[in-house]
Amino acid sequence: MPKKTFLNLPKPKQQQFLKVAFEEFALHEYHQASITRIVNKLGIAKGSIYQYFENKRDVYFYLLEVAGRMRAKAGEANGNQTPNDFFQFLAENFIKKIHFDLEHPSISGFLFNVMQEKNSDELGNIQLKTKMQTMDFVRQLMDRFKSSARIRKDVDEEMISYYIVQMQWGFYDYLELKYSFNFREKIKENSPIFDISDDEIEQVVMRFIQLLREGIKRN
Amino acid sequence: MPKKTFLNLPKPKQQQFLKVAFEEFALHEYHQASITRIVNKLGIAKGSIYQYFENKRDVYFYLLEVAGRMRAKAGEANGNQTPNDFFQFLAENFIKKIHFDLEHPSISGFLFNVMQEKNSDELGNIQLKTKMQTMDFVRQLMDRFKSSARIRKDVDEEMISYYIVQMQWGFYDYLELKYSFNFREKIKENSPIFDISDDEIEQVVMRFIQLLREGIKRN
Amino acid sequence: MPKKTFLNLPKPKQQQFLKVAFEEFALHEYHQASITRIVNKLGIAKGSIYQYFENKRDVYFYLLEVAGRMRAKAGEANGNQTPNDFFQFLAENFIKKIHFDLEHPSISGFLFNVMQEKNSDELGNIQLKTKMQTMDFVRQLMDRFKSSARIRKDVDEEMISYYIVQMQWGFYDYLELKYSFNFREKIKENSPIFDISDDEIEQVVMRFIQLLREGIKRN
Amino acid sequence: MPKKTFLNLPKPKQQQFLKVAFEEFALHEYHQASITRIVNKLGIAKGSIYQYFENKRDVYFYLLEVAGRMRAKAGEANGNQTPNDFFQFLAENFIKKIHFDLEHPSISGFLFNVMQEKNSDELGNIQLKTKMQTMDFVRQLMDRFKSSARIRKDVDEEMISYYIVQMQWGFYDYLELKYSFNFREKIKENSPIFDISDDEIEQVVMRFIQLLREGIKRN
DNA sequence: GATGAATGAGGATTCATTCAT
DNA sequence: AATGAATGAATCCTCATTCAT
Repeated sequence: MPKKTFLNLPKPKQQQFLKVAFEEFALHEYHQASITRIVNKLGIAKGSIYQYFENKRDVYFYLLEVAGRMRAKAGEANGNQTPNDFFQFLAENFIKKIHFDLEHPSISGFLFNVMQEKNSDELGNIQLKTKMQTMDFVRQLMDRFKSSARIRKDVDEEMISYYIVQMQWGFYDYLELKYSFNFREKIKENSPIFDISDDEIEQVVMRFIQLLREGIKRN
Repeated sequence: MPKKTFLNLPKPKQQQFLKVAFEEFALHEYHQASITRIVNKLGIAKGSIYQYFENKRDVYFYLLEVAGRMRAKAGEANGNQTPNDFFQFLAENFIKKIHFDLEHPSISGFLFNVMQEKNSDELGNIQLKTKMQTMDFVRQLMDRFKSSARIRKDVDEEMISYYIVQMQWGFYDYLELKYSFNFREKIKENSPIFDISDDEIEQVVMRFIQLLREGIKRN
Repeated sequence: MPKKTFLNLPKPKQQQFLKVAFEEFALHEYHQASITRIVNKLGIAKGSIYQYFENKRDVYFYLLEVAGRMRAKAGEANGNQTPNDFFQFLAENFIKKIHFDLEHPSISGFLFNVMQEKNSDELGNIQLKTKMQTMDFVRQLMDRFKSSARIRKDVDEEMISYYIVQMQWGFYDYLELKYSFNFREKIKENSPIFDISDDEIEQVVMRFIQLLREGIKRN
Repeated sequence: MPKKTFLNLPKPKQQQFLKVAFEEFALHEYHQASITRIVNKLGIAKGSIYQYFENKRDVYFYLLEVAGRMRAKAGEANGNQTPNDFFQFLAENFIKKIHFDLEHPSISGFLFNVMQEKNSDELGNIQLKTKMQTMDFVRQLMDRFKSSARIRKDVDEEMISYYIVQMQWGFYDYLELKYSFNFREKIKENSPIFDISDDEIEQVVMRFIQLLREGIKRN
């Protein structure tokens, strides 16, 4: 909920603001992120940011809204034919989001940070709230594929959707660990987050989805 | 690596210190946690804490060491008969840890925070280190049960152990969500984390382990 | 190297800042000098000083630059005719500097302290650097008067210039001792350093220069 | 003025105390010197030092008394024949002191620091007091050589004795500058202060004495 | 609408000294 | 006589926010 002043700004200025703010909040968690640094990078006056937003918290939530919307949209666009298998759909949706992340590292990094934010008096349990949004999306998906989804019914939907979301966010952690790189460093250096081929990404995703689908037991 | 001064303290004083420090670091991530607050809660002089420890960082790493050791030990004690099934073992180990977490919410909360700490100059990649320790534990477990574990071989051990660890830590999120309570509030109020029966916990864990084992697809 | 913020300040405010800061650093050596005390005397907020300067060190070096420039300039202005004798010139330059010191006791006191600052990681060997600057000035002077200076050649220039500088700074000690007053007290009370007439000062200086020139032996 | 407790200590313990304390105050000026560090190096309890001395200041003044006495004594011992020329005597006395300094770098370093101590509420103008003691010694010397000293009478004794003392203390500064070494570093490394031959020292001293005697003008 | 100087509570850390044992 | 834990005032520095221009 930015103030009118922000929305009246010429679009390029708004864009520039978002770019810099995303970067700052991708590089640092909420409390460590610095309004001063944002303002300096933008080359605007300290006071200006308080003409645009109520306070730091306000900026943060606005970023969250924008980022969430963008990433969700990126997952949607499904070309012509929609896969008619739930897991297939999930995989594709996931891969699309990963490509979005590659193209928008600081937005993705910001969201990653949100998912690690401790709940506090200032932000509330923002992490859980955000997770629940994604879970809603998953649940709608399960609904959409209904019977064809072939998802076990002996475990409740809530747990399953949570399980899927949790797996997805863990994915980046896993990559950091497996390919020994540092997410935030990459953003700082402005270098591509992964130097992993599309193929490899797809493979890793497919294996993750398989774990999700079939579990870790041997058949 | 506390100083001698701390170790010479009467045990109850040490305990009291740990209690308060764990609480602070459970409620706030490293940078937000306040030495001043700890000292005030303890009713000791600001200088005293620096007689016990080198600095904030030193306190943090000591807490990590203590907490890690305690939680690991809690998972060990296995009564008379050890289950001879990997998943059975995992479930029991997990339930034991959950009980530990219930009894020591602030220790558990602290460890949870460690798992979310960003890589920084001051702490290093402590999150990764800690996660890898837990993964190692899981891997040793898989080794121990060898063939009997019946774990798929088409996905590498690293991914599987990561998957298990990631899912286990997510479990608390899920509980918060399912039983609508706020972890952090509970720590503050020093009230028991769940009013969930042991039975119910066991049921949830078993379902969760099933997901892990068999995946989410219907058979 | 103050920040823009400081340079944008109205001149009187800048002057007031310099006055108070010089006083503090004249009364106390670097480590003992207190930013808090400066800020309190100025009646400004603690944070303000950090809007003006990077840190304590930054303040210190700025003061050094300003003080050095002012005192050097004070020694320059040479009326109409330049004396064509080296020692005459030295005497006049010295007297001018003494008058400057009388008029700016805290600036002079600050410089005096700089000349006593120990080599440290924080400041580097600032004492040596500053002394060498003054020695350079003396050396240029000797050059300028070349043969007419009639300075012994059996002792190297470096030693001679060092000797002059060392003796000049000792001069104040001597005055304190001879006229039994306390430099530091004077700065605190902001009262004129000496109640010595211009004539008397000139006499003492001339005797001093004679010692420098002819040594202490009887002819 | 140490307490009886200190004087009752076995001599070796007293010696050890002096050694460590001199080192600390040679390496750091009064305020920067740390009682804690002394106590740690000695391996005694924090409280003990306060059984021996009133406070830090008390330690400092005791060190000053001891060091002053030792160095003065070192300058005295004059072998069989006393030179009958004032300047000759001065030179020899000075050289003896320098040798003392070489053998007792931390005592000498401590005294050097005293001579740079700003006067403060805590210590008073200790620098000046100490200088005055040495001046007294010089004055007695001038008396002793009376007419044979051949010292100019048109400049008062006070200035002359001050001048001599000031020159002597400046000597170390000069060496530091000329031979580019760092006094305090040498003490820390426990390596010899100079790697300058006795001959070279004597030469430099003689040149300094000549400047003192004959001034810097060419004849 | 923009500016940017001013604010002040808060942070971690240091250290001479005290005092009960 | 020795101990060493406890003290607390003091240090520099940070940063979101305010407000007069």
